[in-house]
Amino acid sequence: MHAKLQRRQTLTDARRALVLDAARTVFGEAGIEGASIREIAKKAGYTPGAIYSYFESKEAIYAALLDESLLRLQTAVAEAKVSRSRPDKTLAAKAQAWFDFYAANPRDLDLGFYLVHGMRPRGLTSELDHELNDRLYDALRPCEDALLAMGLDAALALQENTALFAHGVGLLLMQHTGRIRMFKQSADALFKTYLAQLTQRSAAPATKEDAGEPASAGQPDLFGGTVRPNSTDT
Amino acid sequence: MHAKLQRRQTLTDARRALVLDAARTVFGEAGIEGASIREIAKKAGYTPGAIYSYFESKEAIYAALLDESLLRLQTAVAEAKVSRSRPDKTLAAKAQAWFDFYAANPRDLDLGFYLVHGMRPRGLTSELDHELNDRLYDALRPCEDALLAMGLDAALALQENTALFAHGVGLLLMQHTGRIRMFKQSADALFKTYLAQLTQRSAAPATKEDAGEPASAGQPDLFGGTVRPNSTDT
Amino acid sequence: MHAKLQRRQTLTDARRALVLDAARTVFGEAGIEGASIREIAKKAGYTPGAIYSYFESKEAIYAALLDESLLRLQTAVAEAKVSRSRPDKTLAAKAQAWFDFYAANPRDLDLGFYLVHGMRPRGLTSELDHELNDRLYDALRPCEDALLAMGLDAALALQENTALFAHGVGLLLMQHTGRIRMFKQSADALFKTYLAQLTQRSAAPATKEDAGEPASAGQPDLFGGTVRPNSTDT
Amino acid sequence: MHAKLQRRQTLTDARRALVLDAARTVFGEAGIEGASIREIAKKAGYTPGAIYSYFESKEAIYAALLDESLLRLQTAVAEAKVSRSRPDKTLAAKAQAWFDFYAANPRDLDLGFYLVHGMRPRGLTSELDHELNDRLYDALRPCEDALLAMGLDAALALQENTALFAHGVGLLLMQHTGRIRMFKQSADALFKTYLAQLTQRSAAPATKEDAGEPASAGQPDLFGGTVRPNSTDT
DNA sequence: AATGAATGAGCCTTCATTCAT
DNA sequence: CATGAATGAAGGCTCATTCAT
Repeated sequence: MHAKLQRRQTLTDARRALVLDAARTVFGEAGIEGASIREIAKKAGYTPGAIYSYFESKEAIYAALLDESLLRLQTAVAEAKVSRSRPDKTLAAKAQAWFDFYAANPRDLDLGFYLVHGMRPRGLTSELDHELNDRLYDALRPCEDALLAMGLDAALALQENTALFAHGVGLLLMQHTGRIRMFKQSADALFKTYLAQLTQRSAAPATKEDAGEPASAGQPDLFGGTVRPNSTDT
Repeated sequence: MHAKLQRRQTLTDARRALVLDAARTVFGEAGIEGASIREIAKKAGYTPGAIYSYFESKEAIYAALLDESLLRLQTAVAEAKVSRSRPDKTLAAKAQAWFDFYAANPRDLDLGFYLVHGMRPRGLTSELDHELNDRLYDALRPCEDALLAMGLDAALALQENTALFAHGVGLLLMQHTGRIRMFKQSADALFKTYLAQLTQRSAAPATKEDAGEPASAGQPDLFGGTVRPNSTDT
Repeated sequence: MHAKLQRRQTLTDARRALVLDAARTVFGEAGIEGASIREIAKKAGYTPGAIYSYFESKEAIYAALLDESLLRLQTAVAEAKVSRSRPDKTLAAKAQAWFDFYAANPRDLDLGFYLVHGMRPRGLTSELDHELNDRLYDALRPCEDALLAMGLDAALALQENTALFAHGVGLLLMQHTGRIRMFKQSADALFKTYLAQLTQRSAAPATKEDAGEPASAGQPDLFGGTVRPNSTDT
Repeated sequence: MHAKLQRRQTLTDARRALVLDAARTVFGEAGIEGASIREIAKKAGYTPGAIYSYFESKEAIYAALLDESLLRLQTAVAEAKVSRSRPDKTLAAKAQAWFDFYAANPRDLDLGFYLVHGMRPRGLTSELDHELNDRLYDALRPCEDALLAMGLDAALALQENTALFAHGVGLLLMQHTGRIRMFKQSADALFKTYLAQLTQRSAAPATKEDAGEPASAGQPDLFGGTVRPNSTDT
């Protein structure tokens, strides 16, 4: 009796996954607003009504999709190669991991920033939203850990991680919407540049002793000058 | 005779503006996909059909909205204070101008990045899209000019401007969608930090002779704790 | 299991037929352009959306209507009595069959000649049009066969069949639009006259040997006054 | 004062004609159901409202269009060459005139058979319809006169004229709707054949004395046999 | 005579969702 | 579980016509 229930559950889960796969496909083809339950059902080999056996509503599908998306993101970042001796390399690898993930799966980025906009979530906003934020935070934590390992204090690591994520997201958004062609730039190249600056900047304190050292001053970096710790002017 | 025509034109323009206002409102409330001609008409005190006296289609409304949005953006940037002697201050002022504009008017940002998603403009996609990019580029040009004035070569100025815009957009997106609260950061503070880094980095070559200057050397860098623009947390 | 499916299919077919009936009625009352999905749905006891469970589009309804119309036409012609020994009588019976069909069902004639005007079938114009022509051709083939049996060669049989159909259609059109009352004639009588002429004309070669036969020679021809089928004025 | 009024009337008529021209064009391009007041107005250089200065309603425009169409038809037939000595040639010329007119102007045929169908004439049906029939009758009268001149009695002339018109209309309808391609025939050729038969048939009584004459018997006509007066079989 | 804004009714179609089976 | 018919609301848009100016 118990085994039976379990088997049933497994089956249900499998079918649910099937619907989710279909949803991902449709959503990838038609966009987040263009996707319809009908289409998802058809792609999944079901009739519309059947979908409601697995999901309460259309929004629930998206929530599940996002959930799973964040899981994949987390995995991608987690699997990125760690360099024990060089935390800056670790950072680069981890950051590039999430950047590549979203570059390859634009719809997942849409998903992540979606629920807020067009949907009228049915009572699940708040909890869901917090949960989502937590999941995203978790996924990106390896980057923060790397920053800590590089010597930044907690507050600064948080700050840099946030800025890094924002930077990448901004670049991806511009790329996906075609707004970056305006400047004829490559999102990926710009991201790598930002990363390079960040690691260099963050590495600086560790090499404080060689401040003003010619090797650093004389070597024109990407920007035509040494990347230097900044001073405030606000 | 002439005056009559003019008065009529004025009236027409006013009514068109009225529709546009209604559209902006509805769009602000319901999102870009949720906004409907019916709702816009109601808000404007019209029947749906009347809208078509002023706009050819729903997309035309958005196009007009975006057009006007970019105009306001351009104006905002153009009006930002210029410092003749300090191009870095000019850059900061100009960049902050567009950032503040989009921070204060989140829907305008949505608008700018919209066409990609749901809109199926009637045959004018390509031209429109190019025009949009040009308009945006024009609006941001003062930043690029400032970068040039700071001594960057053309390619670098373009690159930095792109990166700067992407950074700001990323921060704003996270803020608007609530994804930034996750890190308990302020988008504005982070933007200011990025700006400060940028101006310093870019200013470096020009002030090479004063490298090692106490103001710079003695001052603990961003990661040392002195720079804390993000303490301005809103 | 099987029976259940079958019953369901039967039900579906019945409902589809119901919609088609409603469509036929509405279309009969409002004309082909005046008929609306709303009206059809109302007449069928449905909401507009429900119609789309049975038909893909408005045009699909018309296509189905026409399909079925041609089927009925074909049946009507096929069922007309054949005279083994007298192909001319067969021709008369077959031709009268389609004429009567369209005389009794004016809207079916409209239907058959419709697609040209208002319809913008969804990409299937060409195929559909060819198919329609084929169906019509099939329905009328018994007439052509009779003409062949009467001794006409293939080309001539085709020609006469075309002319015959055109004649009848012209008469029916005038009758349906009230344009024939102008001449105070009966479409049916005129059709019978044409048929009589055709059979006689075509029979002539075959009966050449009995030329001058009293039945033929002594009888005053159509223009002499004997033939007065049009006195049957309706 | 009088001259002034007259001039004004002339102007009005001219402008009315202008609208009518536009209507004809639009209607020719978009078909009878696809034509809109808006489009007509635009083509005429007016705004929609202005149209109502010249015509009470959309239907009134069509009525005027048809009116004028019948006038042109009448002219076309009237101008066809008359053969004093050969009424059969006159008939052929006159009949070919209206056939050619409608072959060249398919929309005029639509017009003639339209009002009955889709429009809900506003109170003008009956009178208008009668008037239309009268106008059409008048236009075709030359054919009937020719038939009379050929020796047919009044009733027969009427009958033959009706049948002739129906035949031509049927052929044209099939041609316009593409239904004739099915038989790969030319409407014009078939019409000429019908005409030839008609003139020969009708000429027969006059040449009764030469019945069975070799010239006639030996000459295989279009149908592979002598065209002969028909006998009844109804 | 002409404008052109506005109406109101209508068009076809799509959709998320429900529910009897 | 799954079906698929059905709903009800909404979507963008078109049109003949009216009317103040």
